[in-house]
Formats: sequence, structure tokens, C-alpha cells
Amino acid sequence: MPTMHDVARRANVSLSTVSYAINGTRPISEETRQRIFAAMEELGYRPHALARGLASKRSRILALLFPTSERGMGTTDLEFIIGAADTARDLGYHLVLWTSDINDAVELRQLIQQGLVDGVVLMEVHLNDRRIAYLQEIDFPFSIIGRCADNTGLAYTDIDFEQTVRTAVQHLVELGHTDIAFINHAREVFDAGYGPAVRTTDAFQRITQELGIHSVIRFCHPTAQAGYTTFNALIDERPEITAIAAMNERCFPGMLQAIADRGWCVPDDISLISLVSSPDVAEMSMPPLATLAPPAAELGRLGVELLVQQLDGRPVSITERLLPCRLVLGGSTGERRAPTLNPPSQFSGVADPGL
Amino acid sequence: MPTMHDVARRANVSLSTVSYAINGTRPISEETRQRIFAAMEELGYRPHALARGLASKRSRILALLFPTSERGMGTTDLEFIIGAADTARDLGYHLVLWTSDINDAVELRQLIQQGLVDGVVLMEVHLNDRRIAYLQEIDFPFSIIGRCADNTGLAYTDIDFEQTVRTAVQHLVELGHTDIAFINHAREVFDAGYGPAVRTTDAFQRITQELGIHSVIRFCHPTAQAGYTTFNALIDERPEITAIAAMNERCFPGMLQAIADRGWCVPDDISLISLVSSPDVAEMSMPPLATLAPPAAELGRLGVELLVQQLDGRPVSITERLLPCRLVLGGSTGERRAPTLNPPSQFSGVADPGL
DNA sequence: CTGTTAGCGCTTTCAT
DNA sequence: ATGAAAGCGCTAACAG
Repeated sequence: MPTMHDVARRANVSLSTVSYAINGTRPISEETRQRIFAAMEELGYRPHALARGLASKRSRILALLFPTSERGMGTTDLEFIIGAADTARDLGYHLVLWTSDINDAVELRQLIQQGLVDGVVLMEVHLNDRRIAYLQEIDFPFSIIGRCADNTGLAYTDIDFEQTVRTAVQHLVELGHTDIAFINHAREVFDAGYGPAVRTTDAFQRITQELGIHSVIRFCHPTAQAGYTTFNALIDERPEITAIAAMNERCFPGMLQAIADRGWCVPDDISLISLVSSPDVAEMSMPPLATLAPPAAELGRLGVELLVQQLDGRPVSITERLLPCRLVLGGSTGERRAPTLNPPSQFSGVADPGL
Repeated sequence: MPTMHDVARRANVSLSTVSYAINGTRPISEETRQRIFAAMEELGYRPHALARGLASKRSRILALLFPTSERGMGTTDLEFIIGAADTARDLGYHLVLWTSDINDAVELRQLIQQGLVDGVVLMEVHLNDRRIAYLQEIDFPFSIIGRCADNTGLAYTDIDFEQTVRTAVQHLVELGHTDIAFINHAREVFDAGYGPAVRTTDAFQRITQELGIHSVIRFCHPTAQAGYTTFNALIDERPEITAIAAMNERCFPGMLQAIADRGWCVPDDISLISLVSSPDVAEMSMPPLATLAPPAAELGRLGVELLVQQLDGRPVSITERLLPCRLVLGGSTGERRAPTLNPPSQFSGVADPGL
């Protein structure tokens, strides 16, 4: 493997000149520059990443920190990761994956102290995340995909939940719906202050009130069984509901089952829309669910960009980047059903396939 | 940040002794060992990864190479990655993600020449993969998740498609099915020699023949529309079919739609089983699909283990690791329908929700 | 515009 | 059982 030394000799210049030529750290006469690059080409030379990192104190390696334990449905997370990896590469960085189940600042310290990475991108942060406090304390560059309780001064990117919920509700309102239910995450998750759950709930309440829409909010565990039960309880209690927006995609199969059991039809008898689930998943339902697709790849990209901006010493003017989800229609939303029958249906002769 | 030098001074030993103590490369008297580790503890010392890598010529960094462009099974791919990342960490390695859309050996060379990684794990390899030829040529350590045309001498791990198909077919046969269809990937994909498609097809043909089962094989694009069309064409032509095993999860929504349109019921009128899709996705259907769940995390783990074995100079005795998918029942398979009616159903009064 | 040289923090001969 | 010292391949003062 050729080294810088080899290149220097071949180009008849000193080693440092090669270095400066490569890094553009210092003006080089066009002629020698040519010679150097020619020599590099001929030798197939590539700078050694470790040596460069050691000498310059910049490894050009970033870490993506994501807890493998508390992950959701996957496909979205994968997009985060790929978006981040792609962007890192585009910006001349490497990306290492740190799967820490521990949200411990201790483990993070050990990793950082290895001097491997120039900065970290955090995912799945908690409202009061010790890791963040630690990173600030030691003044280590980082960015966040997600949000904390207090985000002042933090470089973060997140879903614009307000706008996302607004889009969903408006879509339903435009279809004539006036009684809309919101199926939330599980109560424990909400009570623990899980950001997406809290923010969407707030937004839903505010927006429905603003638009004069009757609303209900229900917690629901992320299982088909819970979806089934929750739906039935909801409709029994509030039969006037004609549309449901749900924050957890895993309750849909159960809800669809419950709907079928009643002999109802989507979207004729009830409209469904998923908040924040990927179109891929939404298409696994019948009919495909309308969804607000999270801008996962973009968030991954922004997470890295916000970090690299700091590393490159660029003034990080805007440190907050909120991206709305994109409405993807899928056939599960339609005009509000005629309020004549209550609850209405077309046929009731559908067999119960069991749950 | 404390360095080895600091530790040495604090422990009253030479720098090299600290190094030997850390690496266990040379016997150290118990007493000095204690002193050294105490000093490390007190200083909160961590060896510098880059310096260590540069000096030892082993970075303890691995690369996971996966083409972001190719068809992604989404959630399964994420599990690969996490499995690999977890394992790397457990074995004392870092894992960097290389998202190359180019299957070019050139780009791979550039990356390897940086000296950043000790070895690479390849995903989505092609039957005749230039990257593999290149890696062998320069004798660079690597392992594969997947398979090539010629795998002699390669360290690879893959799904045991033969066993997977066998499990699926046997399950259906045990339920009394004697006429089973296999929904394949798209013809282009098959013709291109895509391993999973080719292997499952071969296995399906062999196994059904072996068991004396009537079989049909159909290609299908990975869309709901294609699933709908393919299903209808299939059943019109071969109405005796009572069970379908499908290689592409994305055609299921369309098939389910077609089934509903006929007023059929799953699994009473027809059994469905998905080959190689994750239970998470399978549960998004109604009823949840029976599936053969890929051992994704294990494959990721094995990919890394096979690589690290080589790096640690351990004799890589077994270089081939085939893992079967795990049968996860979901309610979409049942006893073969009574052959009296043809085609039968329970109710036909189900409204057509449109596609 | 170019060259010389002192490290970066660690591993690893070669001594003792 | 321990130390001294020569690099690993590169960057970045410091000199001209």
C-alpha cells in the first residue's frame, strides 16, 4: 500500500507538500500540484484514515446512536439510518453504528473517550436525557433526531407533529367529518412523556377545538387485540364517530377486524388514517391505509448535516428543523357517512373470521 | 484526555508496560498490574482507538456494505444491521455503514485503501459479484450475508431456503392441501438469477413433486395490483388451488382484495402463507398472515462472527451457515376446503371496496 | 511557494 | 518482569 512518502518521492517534492496539496491547506503551484496528483493516480494512493485522524485530531467519523431496545416498526428506522449513512458519505464522513440499550452517560463516555468519532447523532432521546447533559458538559459535538423537554441551544431535527396532525384532521374535515377520534399510544407511554405521543395529542386537541370538531382521545396498546377492544369500546360509547386517526399502526389490524365484524366497510362507514407510518406498511392493509408518511430519510440526513455543520465550524444559525409528514392517500378515507342510520352498514352477513 | 503516558507516570512504570498490561501481550507482575489498572481507573483512561489502530495495523473496525438501492425488505434489513452492529460491539469491534449504490469494485477499493476497516461484511451479493473477486484477489478479509454462484471457500451465511420452503409446504400438506400455488418474484428478478427467487422456486418444485402435490408457479410484481391480477388469473385457470405460498409480501394486499371480491374467506376458502416476511409485517394483514420469519438478526450476527473469526486468526472450519426461517402461524392457513363446491364461499354479499 | 521536523498516542522490537 | 526507543502515516507548526 503506497504511502504519502511514496507519492512525494515520485513527484519529487517533500512529503508535506503532498499533504498540503491533498488538503488544500496551503497554496501550491499548479505545476507541482499536477505532478503530485499524477503520482497519486499512478500509485493508486489513498490517504490513510487512521493516520490522518490521529495527526489532525479529526477522524471524520460520526456515530449514530440508537437504542436497539425501544425501537418501533423498523422500516422507518431503517430509513433514518440509511439517510444518515448516505449523507455522512456525501459529506466525506464515515458513520459508525452504536447500538446502546443503555441510556447511560457512562457508556457514552467510554465510547467517546476512545477518540474514534468527531461527533454523535442521537436518536430516541428522552425528555430529560442524561446523555445530552453529559455531551453538553464535556462540550462534545452532537445533534439530535427527536426532541427533549428543553431544546434551547440544541441542534435537532424532528417531525413537525403539529403540522402533521393538522394535515390529517383537515383532510378528514374536508371529507365532511365532524366527529373524529384519536387513537393514541398506550397510556404508560404517554404518561412517561414520550414526545410524539404528547405532541400529537396536544395538537389534536388544539386543532379539533379550533375547527369546532367533536373529538375523542383513546389510549391503545400497540397490538391487534387492543385495537379491536379499543375500537369497539369507542364506537359503542361514541357511535357518532365517523373517522379515526391513529398514532400507532399496530392497532389497525384489530380495528379493521372489529370493523369487519360489524359488517362495516372502510371508508364508507368509517374513515381511517394513520399518523406517522410508512406507506410500505400502510399498503399492507386492505384497503391501503391513508397515512402521514414520516420524512425518515430526510430526518436522518438533517441529523448528520446539523452535526457536520458544527464540526466544520460553520455558524449553525438554524438549529431546529421540523419536517411535516407527507399525506399519502390510500383508500381508507372517504366522505363522512350519511348520518341517517346510526350505526349504519351495508351487509351484516360477513362471517366472523375470529381474532 | 489522559494518555497512556499519564497512566505510566501515575503508576510509576514505563509507557510500554502499560501497553503490555492492557493488551496482555506479555506477563506483568500482579502487583504492577494492579497499580496500572488503579491508575487507569483514577484517570478515567481509555485507549485511543486511532492511535492504537495506526500502531497495531488493526483498527478493530468492520464495515457493513449494503446497497441502499436494491429491493429492501425493510424491517428485515434493519434487523440484519442491528444484529451485525450488536455483535460487532460484543466482539469488541466498531461497525461502519457503507451505503454503496455502486456495485463497483473500484469504489470498494477506495474505501478499503483508506485503511479504516479490518474487514467487510457484504450484503445483497450478486451471483457473480465483482466485489468478491476483488476482495479475494487482494486477500482482504470478508464475509457474506447471502450467496453467490460459486461459494467454495467463501465465508457466508444465508437463509436455508430449501428447509424454509419445505416447512411451508409440509404445513400446508398437513392441513390436507394437495393443490398449492407458489407466487414468485417478478420474472425479471428471477431471470436475473436473484438467489432467493431461484432457490425457493427450485425447492418448491422439488418438494411438491417429492410429496406428490399438484403445484403451480406464477411470477408476480411486488405490488397490490399485480397480486390482484395474478391471483385472479391463477384461480380462474386452476380453480382447484386451495393454498398459496408467496415469496413477495407486497402482493398480499392485492390477493386479499381479490379473495374478498370473490366473497371468499381466509383461511376457510383458501390458505395463504408468506415465505420470508417478518411477523411484524405479517400482522398487518387480516387475518395475520402465516409466515416463515427470516432469522435476520441471527444472519447479521453470523456475518460478523464469520468475519471476526478470520481476523482473530481462528481456524474458520465451518464457513457456511444456513439458517431456516421460523414458521409463525397467523390465522391465514387452515384445513383444505371441502372439494364439493368449486369455487366455494360463505357469503357473497360483501361490498367491493374497490382497489 | 516549498522543505524540515516535531509530534498525534499507541504497539512492538530490542535490550536489560 | 520491565524499559527505551523506533516507528505506524499523516498534519501542522516553523523555517526559509
